[in-house]
Amino acid sequence: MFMNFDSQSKDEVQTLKHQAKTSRGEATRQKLLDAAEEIFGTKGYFNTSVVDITIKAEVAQGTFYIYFPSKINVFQELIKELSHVLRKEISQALVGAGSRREAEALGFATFFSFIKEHRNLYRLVMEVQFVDEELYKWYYRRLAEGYIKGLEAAMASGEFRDLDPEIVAYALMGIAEFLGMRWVLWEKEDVPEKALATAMSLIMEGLIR
Amino acid sequence: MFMNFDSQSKDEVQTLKHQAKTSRGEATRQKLLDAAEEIFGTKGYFNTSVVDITIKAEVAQGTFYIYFPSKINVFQELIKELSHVLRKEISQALVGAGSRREAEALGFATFFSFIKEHRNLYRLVMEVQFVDEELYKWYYRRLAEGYIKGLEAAMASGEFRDLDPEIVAYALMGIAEFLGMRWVLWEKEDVPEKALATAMSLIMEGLIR
Amino acid sequence: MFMNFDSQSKDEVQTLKHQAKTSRGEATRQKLLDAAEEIFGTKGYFNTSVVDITIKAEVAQGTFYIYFPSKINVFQELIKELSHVLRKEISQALVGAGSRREAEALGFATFFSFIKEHRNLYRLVMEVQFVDEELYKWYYRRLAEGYIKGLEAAMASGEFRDLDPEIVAYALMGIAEFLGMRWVLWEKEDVPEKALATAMSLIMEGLIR
Amino acid sequence: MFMNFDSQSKDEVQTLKHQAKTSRGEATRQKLLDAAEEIFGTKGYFNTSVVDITIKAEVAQGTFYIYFPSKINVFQELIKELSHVLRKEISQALVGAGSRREAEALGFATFFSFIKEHRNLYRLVMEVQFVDEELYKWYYRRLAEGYIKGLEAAMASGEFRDLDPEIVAYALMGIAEFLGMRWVLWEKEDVPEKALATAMSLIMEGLIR
DNA sequence: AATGAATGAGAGTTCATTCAT
DNA sequence: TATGAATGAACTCTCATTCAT
Repeated sequence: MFMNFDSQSKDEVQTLKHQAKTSRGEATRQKLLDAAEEIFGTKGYFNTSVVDITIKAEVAQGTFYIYFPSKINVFQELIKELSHVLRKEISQALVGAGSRREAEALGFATFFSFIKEHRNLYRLVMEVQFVDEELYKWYYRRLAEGYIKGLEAAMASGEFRDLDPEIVAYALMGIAEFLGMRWVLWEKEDVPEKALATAMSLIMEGLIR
Repeated sequence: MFMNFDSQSKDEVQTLKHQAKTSRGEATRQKLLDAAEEIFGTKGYFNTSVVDITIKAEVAQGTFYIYFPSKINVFQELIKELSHVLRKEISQALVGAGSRREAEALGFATFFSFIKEHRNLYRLVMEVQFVDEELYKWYYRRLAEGYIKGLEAAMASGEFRDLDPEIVAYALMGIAEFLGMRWVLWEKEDVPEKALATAMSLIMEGLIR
Repeated sequence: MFMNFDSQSKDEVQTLKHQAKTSRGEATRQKLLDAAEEIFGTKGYFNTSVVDITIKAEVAQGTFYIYFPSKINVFQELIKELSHVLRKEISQALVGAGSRREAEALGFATFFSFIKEHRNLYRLVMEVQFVDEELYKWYYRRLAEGYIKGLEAAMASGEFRDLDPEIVAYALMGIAEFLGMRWVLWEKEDVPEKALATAMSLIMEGLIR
Repeated sequence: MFMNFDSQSKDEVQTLKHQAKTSRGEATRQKLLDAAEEIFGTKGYFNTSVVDITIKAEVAQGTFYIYFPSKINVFQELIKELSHVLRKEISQALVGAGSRREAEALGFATFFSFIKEHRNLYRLVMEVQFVDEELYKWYYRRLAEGYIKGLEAAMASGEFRDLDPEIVAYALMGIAEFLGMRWVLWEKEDVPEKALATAMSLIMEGLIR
C-alpha cells in the first residue's frame, strides 16, 4: 500500500517571516528550529515558552521574532516539515520493494524508525488538534493520501481485495501509530520484530485476495 | 475480544479534595464537572481557564477550589471517569453477544457510539500525554487490558490464532481510534456501516483460525 | 453662547468591564481611576505603563484587569468623564447668568478654572487623536454642540449677528483652549483677568449686533 | 498682524549627528526624513517605530542611526523644520499685502493651505508636548512672536486698538488651529471661504479701531 | 556608506491560586 | 457553602539601539 506514495508532491514548507539573508542568519534560524523541535517535543506546545526555546538556542529572546512571527508559526512549520520528511522517507523506502508484502513491511518499518528518530517531535502530532485544528486534519489527510494511492493500485491490479481504500488507510495508520506509540515512544526501543510480523500477518490475511 | 472486559475492576475515581457533604454541595460539584467536561473538551486543557469553567458553571471563581484542589485535578478526574465509563459501556454491550464475530462488532460499535456521545471529552485523551504522562499510559494500558483478556480467551478456546495478544490489542485500539477520529470526530456522524464492516473483515481474516 | 449648554444630555460613561460588586471593589476601582488620571495626565498615554498606574494605586498588576479590559479602555473612560464633567460644569455655571455678556464671561471662566483643576488630565485631550481618533472628534463635536445651541439662540433673539454658528463655535473653542494652554497649563496660574477681558472685548465686538 | 513676520530669524535646524558628506549620503538622509514625516504624521510619534521608517525609506535598520542619533531626534528635527517652513511661508505671503485686512486674510489663508499641504505632519504638533515639552512651548512661542510683532506694529500705527498683543496672538492662533483642525484635518478639504470670512469679520470688529 | 543580525529591557495581558468576608 | 477581590509570576511580543561585516 505504501508503494505509490507521493514522493514528488510539492508541499514545500514556506518560511513566512524571514528567509535569512546571510549564512550567519541561516545558522541562527536553524538553531532556533532545532531548539524548538527538542523542547516542543519534550514538553509539548503549551508547556513550552518562547524563552525556553531561545535559551536552548542560546540567543536573545528578541532574536526569535526575527525569524518567526509567532510561537505558533514555528510549531506549524515543524509539523509541516515533519509531514514532508516522513512522507519522503516512506516513499523513498518503497522504491526498492520487490513484492507487495515487502512493500508493506518496509512502510511500517520506515515509519517506526522515523518516529524513533524524531521521537519527541512525533508526540506533538497529537497535540496539533488543540493548536491548529486545520493543520491537524491536513496532516492526516496528507498521510492518508499516500496510503490510498498504493491501496488503489494494489486493488486495481487484483492483488488486494476490493475494499474502501480510505477506510483501510485510516485503519493502517491507526495500527502504525499505536504500535509506534506503545513500543517506540513508551519503551524507547525498536518495535520488536514480532510486533511487526504480527501486524503484517493480521492485515495481510484480510487484504490479499 | 471485548468479551471478558473487566466491568468490575476497581479504579474508583477518588475525590482527593472534597467529598461534598450536602446535596447542595454535591450539585455545585457536579455543575463544575459538567462545565469542565464541556469546556475542556471544546478548547482543550491548556486553552481552558478555571474562570471559563466557573463562568459556565455559574459559580464564583473561589468556589472551584472548594471542590477541586487544582485545575489539573479536575482534568485527571474527568479522564479517569471517561476511562471508567467507556470500559463499563463496552463490557455491558458484550454481555449479550452470541458469537465472537458479533462480540467484535459490538465492541467497535459501542466505542464509536461512546465517542460520538462524548465527542468533546474524547479529544482530550490525546492531550493527556502533555498534561500527565502517567495518566496517559494508564488510560491506554487499562483499555488494552480489556482487549487482552478477551483475546487470550479466544486464543485459548482455539477460535483465534495464537498471536501476541498485547500487540493485537494495540493494533485494534489503533484501528478503532482512527476510524473514530476520521468519521465521528471529524464528520460528526456515525461511523458508516461500511467502515465497520470493512474493519471487521480486515481483521477477522487475520484473526480467525 | 454658553447659555443653552446641554446639561441633561445623557452620555453616561459606561463601565464596560466591571461594575464592582462590593464597596471594597468600588474603592479599588476608584483608586485605579485616580491613579490613571494622575499618571496619564503627567506623562501622557504612551509614556504611561499599566504598572505605573498599579504602583500609584498600590495594587497588584493583575488587579488592573479586574476593572478595566485594557489600558486604552481606562483612557477612553477618563476622556469621556472629562467631557461629561466639563460640559456639566459649564452648563451649571450658566444657569445664573443674567445678561449675554455675563454668560460668555462665565463660560470662559468656568472653562479656565476647570482645566486648572484638571490640569494634568486636560493635556491628554490633545493626545487622544493618536490613541483613538473617533473619540477625539467625538469630544470636540460634543463640546461644539453646546456652543452652537447657545449661539443659535442668541442669533435668533437678535442679540448676535447672523454668522455660521459652527464656525464661530470652533473659533471660540480655539481661543479658550489656547489661552488656557498658555496661561493655565504653562504658567500654572489663573488666566489673568486681563486675558479674559481682552478675549471678551475681541469677540463681543464681532458678535453683538 | 502677520506683516512683520520674522523671515530671517535664525532657528537653523541642526543635524546633531551627521552632516552627510556625499550626495549619496544626502539622498539617503532625505529619504529617511521623508519617510519619517509621512509615518510620524500618519500614525503619531509613539505608534511609529524606527523600523517603519527604514522600511518606508527602503534602507536597512542600521542606516537610520548613521544619520540620526535617535528616534526622538528626527522627530525634533521635523518639528523644527515644520516651524521654520510655516513661518517662512507666512512671512513671504505677507510681503505683497496692501492693506491690513488683506494681510490678515492672507495670513489665515496661508496657514490653512500649509496644513493642508502638510496635513499629516501638522497633527504631530499636538503630540509634541508628550515627547518634548520644551520643544512644544518653543514651537508656539516662536509662532506667537510673529503674530506679536505684526500686532504691535498695527497698534503703534493706530490701526488696531491697544490690546495686549500676546493675548491676542494666542487667541488668533487658537482660531486658526481650530478652524484648520475642523475643516482641513477632519474634512480633508479647504477651509471654506465662508469660514475664513466669518473668522475675519469676527476678529476685525474687535481689533480695528 | 550600508547592511541586517542581535540584543535585552520592558510592554500589555493572562491566569492559577489565595484571601477576606 | 459561597463569593468575588486580590495577587504576582509568567507569558508573548515589540522595539530602540548596538554590533559585526
